Amino acid sequence: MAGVSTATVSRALQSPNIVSEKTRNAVFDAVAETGYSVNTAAQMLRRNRAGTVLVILPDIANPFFSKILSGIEEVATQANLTILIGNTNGEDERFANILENLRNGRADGALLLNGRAPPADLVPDGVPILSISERIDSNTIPHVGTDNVKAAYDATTHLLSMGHRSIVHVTGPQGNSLTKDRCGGYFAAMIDAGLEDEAATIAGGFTFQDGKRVAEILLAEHQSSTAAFCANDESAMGVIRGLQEAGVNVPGEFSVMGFDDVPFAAIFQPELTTVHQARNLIGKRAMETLLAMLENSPAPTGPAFLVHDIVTRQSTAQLLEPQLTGRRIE
Amino acid sequence: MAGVSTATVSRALQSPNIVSEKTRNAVFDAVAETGYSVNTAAQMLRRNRAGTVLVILPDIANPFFSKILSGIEEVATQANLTILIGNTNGEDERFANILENLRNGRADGALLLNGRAPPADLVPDGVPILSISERIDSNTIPHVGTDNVKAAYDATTHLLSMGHRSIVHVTGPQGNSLTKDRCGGYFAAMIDAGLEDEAATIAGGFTFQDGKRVAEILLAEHQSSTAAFCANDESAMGVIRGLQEAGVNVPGEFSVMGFDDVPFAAIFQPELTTVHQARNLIGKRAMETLLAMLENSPAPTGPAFLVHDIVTRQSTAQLLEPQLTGRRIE
DNA sequence: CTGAAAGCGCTTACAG
DNA sequence: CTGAAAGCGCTTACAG
Repeated sequence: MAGVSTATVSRALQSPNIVSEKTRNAVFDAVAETGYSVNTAAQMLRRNRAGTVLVILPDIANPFFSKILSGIEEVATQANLTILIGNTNGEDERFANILENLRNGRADGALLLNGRAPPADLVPDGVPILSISERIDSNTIPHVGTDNVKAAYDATTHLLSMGHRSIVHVTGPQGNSLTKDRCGGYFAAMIDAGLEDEAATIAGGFTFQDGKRVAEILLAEHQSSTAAFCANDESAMGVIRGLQEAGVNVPGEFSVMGFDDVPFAAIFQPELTTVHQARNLIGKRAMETLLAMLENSPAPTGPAFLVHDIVTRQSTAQLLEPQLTGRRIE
Repeated sequence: MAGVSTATVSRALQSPNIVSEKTRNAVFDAVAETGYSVNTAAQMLRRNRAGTVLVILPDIANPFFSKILSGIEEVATQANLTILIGNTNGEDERFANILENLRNGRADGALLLNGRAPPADLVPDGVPILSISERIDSNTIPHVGTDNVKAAYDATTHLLSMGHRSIVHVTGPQGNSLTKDRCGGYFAAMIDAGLEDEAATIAGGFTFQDGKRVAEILLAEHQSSTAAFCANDESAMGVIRGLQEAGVNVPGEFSVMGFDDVPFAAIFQPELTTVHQARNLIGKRAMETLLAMLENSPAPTGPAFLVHDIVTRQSTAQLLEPQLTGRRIE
């Protein structure tokens, strides 16, 4: 030791400015020499704070989440908070087990990316939680994400502006709030354009295979349509591939739009026209919001929506003649 | 309380079989009723164990790592261990800050996916660490991953078996152990085939853009070559796209192989022939090994290599005539 | 099989 | 500005 009490060491380390300069230096020197590091467990116990936030997601390996995660991580690191990952794998039991970390004090708050409301009794009073990306149908949990209704409205409007009228919406999986919101935005745009009679959906999903399956339905049952707006990029790519395999030229004969703007959307051929979600920013904003909640700032009311963009690439084209005729756009 | 001491509650919860059945039930009932949960901080402090492993990676958002991460997570969850993520972003300072978690007791051991040796003084004695995927040049740190030398040898041999002789190797980024190993395997295969004079490399990288850049070099300086083996899938896709844009048919006129087998390799056109790495398994095996080390089992000696496979898809074809003529394989 | 007691390493009113 | 002391909530020899 450096000739002072443990109390003073603690003070020198936690609030350097309340001890004398001499003491401070002595302590810092001793720390440097011994390689001392505060014991986090004791600190947590004493402070009744873990300095950790729980991030709950359905699938870590899904790049969509990991990009958001990296935004979360950036802000957390700056705030000197640690991140605890919980992978639910879509299972309620694992979800419940993960939430246990809130009760046992391993985490001070949680960020929910899995779109499910946590059973109320598993979240201790006063522990802040926040949903990200996928809304939770509950007006008590703050939310950060894209305005999916508006983004889907904008995407549909984009196809409309290219002259398409018979636009099919390929939905996401059932029961997902993203599916609902994007579907709602699509219908709103069609109705506003006076095209409610043309509006049609095909039940899809979020995978490439879902898209390929949908392509067959599109070919069999929607011969008069000239464009599809898909609930995400992967399914859009599946639709395009399925169409191509059946000899349909995209966008020459049929336009397809996705949603998300995953990195691969720009590499796929044709490069995918899609809705860009600022995933890194969503993560950052969410973490900043949770940080504020942890510091007892008033909880934000209503969802915080981040800006989205329509990214026009090659999979959509102007509709020149009434049906099945488009031309590649540059 | 349920009429017993805290000592007995602790015993009932931690080692149910050393207390009487009556006591055990009373405790469990009380726990269920009150929603009691042990305080992790106190437990950590008392046991001198965090029940957490630190996972250090250069970029969480990279799907390559997140797949390994999900394997790690599976095993950790089963073992009732928690995962703490550290994102180095390739910065030594962040790396050092993250390693602090080993000294302050927040984590009991670490899994290194970032390919850098930790400064020795930052890893307390007796704390187990393990490198994954990217070897660390040090014989003191156990390793789990793919045998990159052998896998590259096999990949090159695969092209050789298709009749190619003038095969170029597109390397990964400089200074990376994966780059070295894959390059070494390539040369070994060329030498074993008596083709050391044909062996040639182009300095590449791990991104799509790197691949596109390499395609130009390939066209300008390697006109007699008929195939390329790239250090990873992304760069292989970049090479293919660059070649296609210059009017070269892949695999009709030129074959390209990648490495990794990322999900997109099967969606890209042409579907990519590549080396499959069992990333989930690598994560699982690594976590299992660390688990054993944490339980004081003897540390494994030498690297543990997992099986890889050559996945033949559409980007490679049999070489029929000496040069620039291939035929698509089915 | 169970309880009383000590102690893990911090932080923070409380004095001075 | 600093020290002595209490206490955060557990676990585990030690008795019995």
